[in-house]
This record gives sequence, C-alpha cells and structure tokens, in this order.
Amino acid sequence: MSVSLEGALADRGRWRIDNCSIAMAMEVLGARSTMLVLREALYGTRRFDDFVRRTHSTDAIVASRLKRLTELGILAKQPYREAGKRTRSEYCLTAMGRDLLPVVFGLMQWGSRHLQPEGKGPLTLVERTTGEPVVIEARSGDGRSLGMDELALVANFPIDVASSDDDGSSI
Amino acid sequence: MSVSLEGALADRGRWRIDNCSIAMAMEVLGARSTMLVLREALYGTRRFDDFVRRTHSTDAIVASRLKRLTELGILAKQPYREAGKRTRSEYCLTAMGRDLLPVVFGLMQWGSRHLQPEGKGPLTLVERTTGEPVVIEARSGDGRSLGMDELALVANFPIDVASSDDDGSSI
DNA sequence: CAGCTGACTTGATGATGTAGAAGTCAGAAG
DNA sequence: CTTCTGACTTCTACATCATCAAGTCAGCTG
Repeated sequence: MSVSLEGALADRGRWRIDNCSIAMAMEVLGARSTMLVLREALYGTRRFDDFVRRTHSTDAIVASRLKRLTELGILAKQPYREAGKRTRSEYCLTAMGRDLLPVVFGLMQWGSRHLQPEGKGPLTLVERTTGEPVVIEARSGDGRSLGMDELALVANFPIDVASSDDDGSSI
Repeated sequence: MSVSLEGALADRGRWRIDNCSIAMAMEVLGARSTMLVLREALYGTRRFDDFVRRTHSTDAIVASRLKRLTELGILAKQPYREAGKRTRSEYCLTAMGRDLLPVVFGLMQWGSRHLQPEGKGPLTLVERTTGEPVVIEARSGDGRSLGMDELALVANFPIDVASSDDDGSSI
C-alpha cells in the first residue's frame, strides 16, 4: 500500500536522496506566512496593504515574504500609479507562482477535509462555469485519476548501487 | 488572471478568513522534517530506524514528528515482531495520511520544475502500469484539467457583510 | 516647504524548528 | 543476572518565524 519504487530504486536501503525536490520546495515555502501570501496572490491580491490586511499579518512579515518571493521569481514586482497618488508596486504571480496552485489548493482541500469540523472548510474550490466541485489529484496522461497503488517513481539519473547497506548511494 | 471569487466573496475587502484551511494545514505540516517523514511513509517506509536513515534526520526529530503525526491521526502505530527480536512499532499511513499524496507530490513536482537545474529533479512520478508521467493538478468532475482562470471559490457559510470597510466580516 | 501617508526597514522578544550529544529503559542474547 | 541494542527522551545551542513597536523615506497635499 504505497507508491512503487521502480528499477534500481526498488531496494530503498540502497539509495539516498540528497537533492530532494520536496525538501527544496519546503525550504522556500515552509513558512505559514509564505503560504498565506501565496493564497492571497491566487485570490487576486496584488498590493502591499491588501496583503497585510488580508493575511492578517504584520507589515514586517509581509514585506519580507514579498521580497523573498520576488527574488525567487514566484512574484513579479511592477510599478503602478493611481490618479493623485504616487507610484507604488504591485506583486503579480509569475508562471512559477501560478504553478503552485495544486500545492496551495491541495493544502486547502486536505485541511478542509481532515482538520475542519465536519470535514468542511469555509471555502470550496469549484469550476467557474458550472459550479461543480474541483479536486486536486494525481492524474494520468489520458485523464484518469490515480491512487497510490497505481503510481510509481523512477530515477532520472543512473544510480550506482553501493555494496554496503549502511549508507546507500546518492542519486 | 486569478481564481474567481463568487457571490458574496466577490468584494475581497469585505470578508476575512479566520479559520483558513491552508493556515491550519500549514500549522500541522509546515516543517521540512514533517514533510520528509511523510515522503518516506509514501515510499513505504514504516520503521523508526528506516525513517531516521532515509530522511537523513536525527532520531530526536524523527521521534517527535512520528509522535505528532500519530497523535493527529496521519500515521497509525502498530506493533510488529521479527523472529528473535522484541516487539517494535511500525508507522503506517492512515486514510488521512494517504490523502496528503497530492500535497507531497505537488511539492515534488513544483520543486523539480522550478528549483532543480534544467527543471528536472532526481525522481519522476509515473503511472505504474504504463510508465507514463503523472501530474498533480486541479480537475473537474468529468476529468478535464483546469487552469486558474477556470476555477472559482464559493463560501460554504453565509457571509454577513460588514458595512465598514476597514476590517471585514469573518466567514 | 512642512506635514502626512504608504511602503517599507530595523530592532527586541518569545516560540518553534534543526542539530548534536547524552541519558533512559524494555527486553532478547549470552 | 548482566550486557547490549533499538527506540525513544532530555538537554543544550543556534537559526528562523511570528508579533509588536518604532524608525525611515519618497513624494503628494495643502
């Protein structure tokens, strides 16, 4: 009952991941306030003071998150100007940021289902045109939804299998 | 270019989320080491010392994560016994834990695409039977893949719209 | 040009996460 | 019964996160 490890990966004791994408993603996204800023960006928020108010955070935290996310290329900073006001910056999601949609709404879906009373959170993600509920899930090329037992992992690089069993080779 | 906010949600200045599922999920999952333990659980790891070795963490951290995840109902602790050894515990994903698959592999997918050199991480998620690549994404009831512009959020509870514009009502 | 406002930056404090090292404890091996 | 080992717990030290408060600074308003 788990994801299948294919080929040289099969013997889990023999290899080690030292550039795991999950760990790298968590270094970038692992703070609660970061995820809240991203949530707001997905909801369409773009301006500094709106991020502060809507994430219920302080300006200091929001400023540091926006700075970091901009440096990483997840948000892009663009100047804008309202009549009679001075030039400000707005923060828009880049393609890299938009690709976080499955992560952010995946967290929402799981939190609503398992952490909220009655398995129901305050908001539901639906299809815009029909109002039908939307799920975040693993999906094959031809559109079937896939469970854990139908998935496998393959290595993208050759693994040189260590003969010792205490440490394993890195891939 | 963002998720549409429907009905009473449309005016983002007028409401506030104070039981956000994303924030709740991040309080539970927001640590790097937690996600690594979950990664291993999805790869089929069940025993204490395997978690320690494979996540490359210390036993102290792994013990505290396993304890927390067990208390939360994400892992279940079960005794097992090998011949000539004493009784140990193994940690298996519950349904609640298995539902994290889109989150964990969503992070992997994003990290591989955007944080790894050449957009390619060490491991790829594929369909077990065919070897075809698998994606984590938002999907409608009838199987179409949905982008940000095809999604909307609806409120599950009535929102009483505050007349003041500084704070907004909670939902 | 003085004041005000929005968008930050800086600093202090406490909580949590990470890492290393050492201590505890049940129970099979000898 | 003593030793040893695996599975934890405890302790210390340091980095990062979160909250609060105060300071800076460009440039529009009056």
